[in-house]
Amino acid sequence: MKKETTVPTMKDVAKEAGVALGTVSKVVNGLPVGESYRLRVEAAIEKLNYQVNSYAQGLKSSRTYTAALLIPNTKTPFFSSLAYYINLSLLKRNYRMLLCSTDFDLSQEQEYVTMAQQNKVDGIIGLTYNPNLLVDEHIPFVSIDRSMGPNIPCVASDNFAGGQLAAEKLADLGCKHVAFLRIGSSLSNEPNKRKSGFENGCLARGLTYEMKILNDGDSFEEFEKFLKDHIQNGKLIFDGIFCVTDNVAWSVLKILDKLHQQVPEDVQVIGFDGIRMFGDQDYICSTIVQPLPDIAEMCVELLLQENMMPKPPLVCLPVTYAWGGTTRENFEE
Amino acid sequence: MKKETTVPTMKDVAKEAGVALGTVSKVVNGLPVGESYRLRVEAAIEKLNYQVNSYAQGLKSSRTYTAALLIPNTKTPFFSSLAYYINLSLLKRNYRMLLCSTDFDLSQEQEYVTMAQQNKVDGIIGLTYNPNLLVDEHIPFVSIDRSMGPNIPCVASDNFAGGQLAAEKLADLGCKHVAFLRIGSSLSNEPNKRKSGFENGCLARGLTYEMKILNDGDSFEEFEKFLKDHIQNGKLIFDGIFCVTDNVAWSVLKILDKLHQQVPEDVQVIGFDGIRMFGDQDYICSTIVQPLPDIAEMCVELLLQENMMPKPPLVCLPVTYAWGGTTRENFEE
DNA sequence: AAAATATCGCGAAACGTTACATGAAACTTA
DNA sequence: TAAGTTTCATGTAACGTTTCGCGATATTTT
Repeated sequence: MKKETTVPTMKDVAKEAGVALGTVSKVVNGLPVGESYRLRVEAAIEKLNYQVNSYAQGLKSSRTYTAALLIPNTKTPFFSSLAYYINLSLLKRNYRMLLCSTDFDLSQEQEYVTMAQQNKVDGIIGLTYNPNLLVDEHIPFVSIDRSMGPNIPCVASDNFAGGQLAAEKLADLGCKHVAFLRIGSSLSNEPNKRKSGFENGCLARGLTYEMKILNDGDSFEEFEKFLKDHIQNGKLIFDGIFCVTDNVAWSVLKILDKLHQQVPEDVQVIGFDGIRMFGDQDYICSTIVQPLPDIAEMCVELLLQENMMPKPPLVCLPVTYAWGGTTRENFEE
Repeated sequence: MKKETTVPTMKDVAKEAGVALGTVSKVVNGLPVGESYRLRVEAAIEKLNYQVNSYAQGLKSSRTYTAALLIPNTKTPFFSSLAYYINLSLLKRNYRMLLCSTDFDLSQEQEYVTMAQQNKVDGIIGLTYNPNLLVDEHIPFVSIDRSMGPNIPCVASDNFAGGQLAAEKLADLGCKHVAFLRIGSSLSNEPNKRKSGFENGCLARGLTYEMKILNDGDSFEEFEKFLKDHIQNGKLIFDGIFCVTDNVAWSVLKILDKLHQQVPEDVQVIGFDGIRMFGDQDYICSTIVQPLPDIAEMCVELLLQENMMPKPPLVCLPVTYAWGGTTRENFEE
């Protein structure tokens, strides 16, 4: 009746089955073992309700089958969907996910990296903002949306193409003079390329445009001022607006409503990200959709690839346009 | 120049500092050590850039400072916010979070529990649907929204009070005949109490009501049929609708729009959960708000409490009403 | 100043695995 | 049938910590 409350170990199983420790290990790991031995061990495992101790395995083999995901939070739709798909991709490879919410706090990002290293994760996927994040050489790291250094691959949407696509769509839908609303970022990250893509697209299609950038600390009210300043005779001078994110687009839609501008009749709005209501229902606006499942899969793929093939410094994945009610469905003159 | 690429261990630090292994351990864990020793060890740690190996610690001490969170997914606003706050509460206590997305799959829930047990997590918080989930006696478990057994505490919003509050609000806002739209659940979980709370509230305030329950497999179109069937002379016979979740409310709002019913002028709508746009902006509808931060804190509190105080079988936390544009702001006759 | 006591670093054992060398049995070969 | 070969379970040594009894100093007591 002693050690009744103890969790059974391989040793217990070995004793129960009357075999050596190593034999149990082999059975557990599916290595070749004599039929009779295997049956006895399996019976003992069943009887004692034995479960391997991943911590002992991890210590011995220094393979933990765990990856850490660093994102600002899980509340915001974009990040939470990303987390969802990355978890899915990890799970497919039998990996567990340690979730690290950094809340956009640069020092917390660093703390989490340190924690992850101590926790001997097999790799880290990070959507981070700390430009001089210290990551151990020995631990694989894949970055999302930000190039971090020569040996760290970066996965992102094709933001340039996305910006271009937005411009083309607006042109296709009959726009002539459009606005680009974005949030300032000191960081040189991939999403910044939406700007040049959009400019490029406008140029190619003969669209004229104006741009409003929010500075650090500015609230969305700056957008309201900007738009108000561009109303003549009760009518907005823009017939199209490209917003750098769906989040911005959402605010802009509310502002346009306040300013009595009809969407999409008076002005058409395109966002970026592909946020859906409740994560999987209707798009909240017409938008350039980021391929989150592909981004997730690519991150995990790059993180865990066994062969020592050189990892590409940047992978851009194709975006698509989705109608979400804030643009015309088709253009008719 | 040998073992250049190896991660330094305590042994290396001990050698570097010229002290014993145990001394390094004490320094690392903040246990009392002679000043001169401590300085030497700290210098060595700094020099070698040493970091503890949590897996070795976990194996030795069988304390991993890790908790698993089982939720259906992180895409849906309610779950992703929950994950966010639970992560916050865990972090406060220096715990890491293993995220387990079950996708409403009962067998996957079980697999994750097994995985968590093998991973020697210190506890599991679960919002699960498997009625006979097998959880090891030795591992603390806290359930959200579902009572799972005598020794497993359940944390939930005060769903009964929430239903009641919804009825009272509708009454306060001038409603006379209302509808309650819900999704069927074979499970006897806490959210089911929204029904009895609502009925109770209607009774107390003299509201008459009709109820529509979606069966398994039914789509939201059933709600559309139901509402269409209750239109007389182009006018819905309900002046208020209580939806069992904000998700249902959102669908209903779209249906009402299609049926040319004005919200909140013709009919007022109240949802349940407190979902906000982009996780922290405007409520998507008038709603009964679940206190997610408190629920998270309570779960973690119960999970990690050291003293062997008996854990309460059920903790219900107070809900609040929030205006979200789908009810009148005030009632004026 | 010698004995008794307190202080605190030392070294070994243990946590639950995996991997590898060992050797005993079962085969093949001539 | 004896020698050579293969097969495969065994036992032991790690992995990097923590813990704990031991004993060497340093401190107090008479």
